[in-house]
Amino acid sequence: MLYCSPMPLSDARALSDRLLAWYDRDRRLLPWRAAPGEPADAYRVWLSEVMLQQTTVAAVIPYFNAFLARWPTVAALAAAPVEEVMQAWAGLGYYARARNLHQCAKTVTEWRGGHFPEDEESLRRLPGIGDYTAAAIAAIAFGHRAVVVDGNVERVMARLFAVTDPLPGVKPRLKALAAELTPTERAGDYAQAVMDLGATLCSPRSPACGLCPWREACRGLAQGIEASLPARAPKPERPTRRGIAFWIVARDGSVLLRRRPPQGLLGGMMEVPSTEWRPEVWDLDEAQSFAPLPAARLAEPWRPLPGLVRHTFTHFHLELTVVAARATGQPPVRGLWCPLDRLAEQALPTLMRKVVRLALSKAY
DNA sequence: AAACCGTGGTG
DNA sequence: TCACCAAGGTT
Repeated sequence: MLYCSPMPLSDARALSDRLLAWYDRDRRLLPWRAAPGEPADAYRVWLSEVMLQQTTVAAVIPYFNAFLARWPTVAALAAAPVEEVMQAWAGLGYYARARNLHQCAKTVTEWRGGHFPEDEESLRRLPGIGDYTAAAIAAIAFGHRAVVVDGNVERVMARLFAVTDPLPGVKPRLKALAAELTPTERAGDYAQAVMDLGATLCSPRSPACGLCPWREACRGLAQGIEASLPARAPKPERPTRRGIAFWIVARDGSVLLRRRPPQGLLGGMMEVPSTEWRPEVWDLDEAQSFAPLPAARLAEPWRPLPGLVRHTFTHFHLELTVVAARATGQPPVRGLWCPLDRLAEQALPTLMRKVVRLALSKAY
């Protein structure tokens, strides 16, 4: 596809220089960021970029520090059991990232002697590394020119060039615009500078245009439409699903957990067993056939706990009620009897920690 | 290619 | 309260 050039090359150079000057002055200190002049560590760049996929800097920082302390090198991460990686990732979300991260670490360690490839095409073939992350690693870790386009860059480009067509259809055009501005020198600094600009000044809600190094060039600002960009296609509304979770306590006080299948929602994470999640409300009689133990193995009838666990996923709301019962001992069952004081060690996603919190406050 | 995949902060 | 949104990738 052809686009008419939005600006002369000399203007592009002036803009990138101005942005880099802003970056040199206002650079944020982040734990994965090398000090000015220091070489970047590809392992840290990769680890941070994967964690930052659809995830805020504030949420990532403690996880990044914990991972780096526990697994200082890609080889160390590759040598860890995947269950430990899932556990360490618990709470960050998008759990396929953790599996892909571990698989990627093993591939880089076994096939490449622990060294990441430097070119986008090779990086792109590794699990969990898509177009954005491949470009980001090539630029930030290795200093290669790459057109790095994330949500920040899309927003900045849409505003700078007053692009009013909606995402996601306009993505290719925004990337072409980003490419026009991307310099060959200081590739990593430039990539981080545009993203920092989007994350700090050119923010989604109320951009701080008065402080922006690109304000004189910004067509969106000139037209007074900057805050409304980028336009997005309307999102489908989220349905609500419902389920009943089974809090089962053994004679010794441990509670029954299960590991979810490796694919799909919360794949590979631990859970408090539950019914299916469906739009219709459950009644207890109907739900019992989903219980991991037959009523005959219980010391008492199911006891509904007061309260409701609400949780919102990307594409639906979930409402879980919790029922509790004591087992008649420690029956053999598919799953894991986990002592209460070891729940914290389990790979429990946030939803399941909400279930645990409700159960611990209302049961026994 | 459209759907799927978490969570927490924000207004 | 609730929709929106993040340094996206996979199928």
